[in-house]
Amino acid sequence: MKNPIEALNKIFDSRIRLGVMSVLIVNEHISFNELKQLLELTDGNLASHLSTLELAEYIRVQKAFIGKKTNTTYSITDLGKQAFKAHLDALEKMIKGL
Amino acid sequence: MKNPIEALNKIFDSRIRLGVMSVLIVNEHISFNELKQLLELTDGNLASHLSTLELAEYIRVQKAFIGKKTNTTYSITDLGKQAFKAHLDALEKMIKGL
DNA sequence: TAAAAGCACTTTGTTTTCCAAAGTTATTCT
DNA sequence: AGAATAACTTTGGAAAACAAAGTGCTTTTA
Repeated sequence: MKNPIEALNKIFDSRIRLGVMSVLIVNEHISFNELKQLLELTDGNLASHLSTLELAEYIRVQKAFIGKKTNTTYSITDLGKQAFKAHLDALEKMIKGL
Repeated sequence: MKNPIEALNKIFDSRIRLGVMSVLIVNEHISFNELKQLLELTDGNLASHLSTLELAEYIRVQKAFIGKKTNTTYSITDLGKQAFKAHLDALEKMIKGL
């Protein structure tokens, strides 16, 4: 038997980062505030998890202007999609026993 | 939309505890050493995760004797099975977007 | 127009979690 | 008797999570 947990992605150990990714798989774009309200997080906490995902290049930030007001949205990258899928595959394999 | 992460079980945030549970879903009994080798963990690390699972009553310990030598095995409880399934359901719902 | 509020952060500091290494007790192998 | 193995517990340090407060900019409200 092979170690079943080594294929899991450490970045997705966190429920919050997992939540962000699954929101972004379904929604092309989402704003900081929407995420914050949806996941019921404080600003700092969300921001730090987002920056972890950004650093891994799993998500991307868009800073657009609506008039003069900035509107920040996040979206998933191809790498992010790939990594997330791989993680889910690994999870499934682990659960099904190999 | 509802917060997708609140239904996730915090105990299963840990890859190691997740791994233990998925091993125990498939195998009726498993020994400390088998788990240690399979998951490639140090004694202390494994023991502490096991005690977290035991405290939650998700797993049970059996201390049997083979001759005079103790043989410790772990197995999943009904509560553990239930909690694990609920967690997997919550995961699936989250990923599929509600 | 001055004050209050919202957005998207960053900084600070505390608490929690994780984990390796060493120590422990009991048994078994050499 | 001495070394090794099993199954832990204890210790201590590093990393992660988190809340709260602070920041700079903009917009809304009084």
